[in-house]
Parts: sequence; C-alpha cells; structure tokens
Amino acid sequence: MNGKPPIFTNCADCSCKSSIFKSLGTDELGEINTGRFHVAYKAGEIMFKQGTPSSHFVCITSGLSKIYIEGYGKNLILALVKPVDYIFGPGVYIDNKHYYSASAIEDTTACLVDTAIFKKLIRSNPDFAESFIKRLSMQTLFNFEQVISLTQKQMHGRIADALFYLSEKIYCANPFNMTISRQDLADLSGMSKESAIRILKEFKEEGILSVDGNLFDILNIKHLKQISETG
Amino acid sequence: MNGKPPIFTNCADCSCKSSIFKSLGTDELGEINTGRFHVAYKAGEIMFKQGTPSSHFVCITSGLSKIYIEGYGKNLILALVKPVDYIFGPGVYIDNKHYYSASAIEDTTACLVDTAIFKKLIRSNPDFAESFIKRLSMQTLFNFEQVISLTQKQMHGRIADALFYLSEKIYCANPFNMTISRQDLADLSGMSKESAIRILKEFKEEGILSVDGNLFDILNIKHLKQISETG
DNA sequence: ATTCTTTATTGATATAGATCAATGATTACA
DNA sequence: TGTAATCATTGATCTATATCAATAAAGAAT
Repeated sequence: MNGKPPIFTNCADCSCKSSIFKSLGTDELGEINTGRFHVAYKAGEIMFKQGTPSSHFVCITSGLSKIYIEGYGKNLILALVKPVDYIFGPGVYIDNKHYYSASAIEDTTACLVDTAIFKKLIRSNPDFAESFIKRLSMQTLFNFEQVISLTQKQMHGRIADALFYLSEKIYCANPFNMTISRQDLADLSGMSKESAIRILKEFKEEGILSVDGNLFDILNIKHLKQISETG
Repeated sequence: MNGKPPIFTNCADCSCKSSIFKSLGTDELGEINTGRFHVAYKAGEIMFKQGTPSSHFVCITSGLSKIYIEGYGKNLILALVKPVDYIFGPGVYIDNKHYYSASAIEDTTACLVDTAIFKKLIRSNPDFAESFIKRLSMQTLFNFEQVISLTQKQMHGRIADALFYLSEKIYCANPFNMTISRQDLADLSGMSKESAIRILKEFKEEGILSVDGNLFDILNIKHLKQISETG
C-alpha cells in the first residue's frame, strides 16, 4: 500500500504478471495487451456480481479482493485473491456468466482482458493450455480441502484453517496485518460472525493467538495445527 | 443390469463412449485404444484409494460407482459416476495422486486409459482440450452447488437436493430403483446416517416421497423443490 | 470535537443435528 | 436353513452452533 504499483504500458514488459503467462511469447503477450485495460477499485467496491455476464479475465495487480458465492442468506468466501493472481470463473467455458461475485477488500487494481483472447491462446498454445489446466486443478484441490474443512470440522478447526490460510497463503507473514473483517473471516469459515469472534477470543485466552489492533500473531503454531487436524 | 454391455475391441467402434471423445479422430481414438483395458468390479469393491498414484483415466461403461473424499472420520461423496462418464481427478495434472477414492456401488465395468495418452491428446487437439476444460468447469460448478447445499442448507434441503440428484442426474427416472445405501445418501448430504433416515421418514409421512423396498418415488416434486430452495 | 454509521464484542437462549444404544430387517454364507 | 453379519430404523440424550439482543469501540462525516 506504500507507493503505487508500477503500471506498464505493455504486458511483455510487465514485471508483475501472473506466472501462467510464462508460457506465452512476446507476440501472444502483445495480443493480451491489445485487449487489456487497467481498473482501480476502492475497498468495499464490487468488481462483478454473481449472475452477470462474464466477459473478462481479471488479474489482480495490487490490493486484495475476495470471491464469494451469494448463497441462501449468507455468503461463502471461496478465496481471497491477491497480486499477481487472476480470476477466471468456471462460467467462462459454459455460459459466460459469473457463478460468484467479487469485491475489493483493500483498495485494489486489476488488469482486465477479454476472455475471447484468453480462450484463443488456450487453443493455439498447448503449454499455455496445460498451465491453465494445472491452475484449474489446483483450484479444485483447494475446493476439496475447503469443503472437507467446512463440512467435517468443528468451528475451532475451521477458524484454525482460515488463520493458516491468511498467514501462509495470503499475507505470507506471521504477525500479519488483518485486513479482512470478522464477517469475512466467518464467511470464509462457514459460521456466524459471533461464533468466529468467540473462537478468536478462546484462542487469545489460551495463548495461541494474539490480536493487537489489526495485528494478528499466531503464537503457538504447533497447537493451532493440532486444532486444525483434530477438527 | 439385464444383459452384458457390449464390449468392443476398438474405441473407434464403441457406441458407448463418453461424449468428450467426439472431438477425436479415428487415429486419436486408436491411440486411446492402444493403452486401454477393460476391468470389472464387483459391488462394494474399491477401484482406487485416495493417496495412491493416479496413472489412469477411468471411463465407466456399466454399473454405478462413487467418488468420495475420506475426511476426518467420515466420507464425503463428491459424485456418483455412471455410464458413460469418466473419472479424471485433479491430481493428474499436479502430482499424479488420487485426491479421492472410488468404489463400485453396483457391479461396475470400466475402461482404463493411461493418463499420458490423454494428456498428449489434450496438447495436440485444441477441440479435445476445450471439451476437457468445459468438463472441468462443469465439475467446478457442481462443486459450488454442493458446497452451498452442504454449508448453507439444513438437513431437509440437503436430502431434497440429494434426491433430485439421484432422480434427475443419476437414475434419470422418477420412480427410481435406489441402489445406494442410506449411509451413501448421508455421505452425499453431509449428515449422519440416522439423520438421513429420519428425514426420509418425515418426507414419507408428509406424502412427499414413497419408499417401497428399493423403489423411491418422489410424489410431490413441487413441494420437494420448495424444500430444496428454502434450505 | 461531535454525531452518525459501521463493525466488534459479549451474554442469554433456542435448536438443529450428532451420538449412543437398542432393535428389527435383510442379506450373505456355510 | 439356520447363523452370522450387515444394513435400516427408532428413541433418548447431549452439544455445537445459530440467533437474538444489547453494548462497546472504531472510523467517517460534518
């Protein structure tokens, strides 16, 4: 958040592009660049809504956003998306609709690219196609972990999983600056906000976690891992 | 179950191959055929175990099988697989491991094909690759529906969803012959076997469902749809 | 600063659903 | 053809978790 991210005029020169683009040559990156535009979202703003047409691939270049399914009365956060990761929903290859919504948690910038270009490159470049399939597979594995956590673990285990997700996968730090709300934490763990808060409180009381303002510190990683394992 | 399924010696001539093979030419089907073998599983037999190396694509040619994650103390059935559908797990493109187990519910026959051939064809045939990606996308959408059903609906809604899944997607009939156990129904709906049985009983009492031996009949589809909707 | 609005926290209560335990009904099987 | 083994059913009890309600804290706005 200190200093603006560098905005390059060409994907080929971009130092912060998603690793999936590694398999693309200069010409292909040029194609991507042609149909690309850069957008800035303020924290809280919706990037796209579930049910609306899905015409663009979204690459997050700064900030933090969430993708979430608007279910029966409450939301389920499928993932948080940070630089330099992209959002490319399953509807693109089915009916060009969004099957989840996305919104900015922190101020976020993103590059949008027409999905048609993306699909064309998948057809013409087998390496790119394979990278894409690998990425889809990774997401599926992540979904599996999440559904097992949500359906077979109790609240303590689910909050433990969410804290590790935040620390290891999103903020990539241990004392980390928590930028998502308690409601988001709850939506990530499939429980009510109040329950999430209570679990955090217990973790604090047991010395597993310290919370100082927005600074979260997992003090006893081993114990928290165990809570994650034992449900 | 009456009469054996026709077993052809060549994929090109096979009348019961998965629709994904439509985009393959005779030569390509020949390649598939070369590395293919046909296996029969008895009801209850495990086809492959979560955690073991995943070397083959599995196409179900007769019978019914389930794919399920062995979680913390209980199983979650991700899907039932019937002819002519295939099993190709997300581990194939990641680390060649199975991330779920599969077992035969009814006596089941299947064609196995080395995943290397499959991956090669995905690289060489863009239509095939696209069909494959579409199929992955469909599975992802199905996962989304399932996770929302499991995490945001109460038991009645989840059993309703499972009954519609069985009737509409698996047995493709309304009075249908139930070949999965109550435990499987429970594992499909993320609840205990006892709870699943109790919900069935309530549905019977309310005239929504009739159960005569193994014959299930959804008597009031509209009402059951409503139960599915209202959680 | 002061008010307004959102977000976080805590407590009390209600309940969906699991678990345990017992029994009945099928199916395998020797 | 009876005995074991599995599967289905029902009831009683317990608990994890949601919901409701009230308050506190933290930002945002004027």
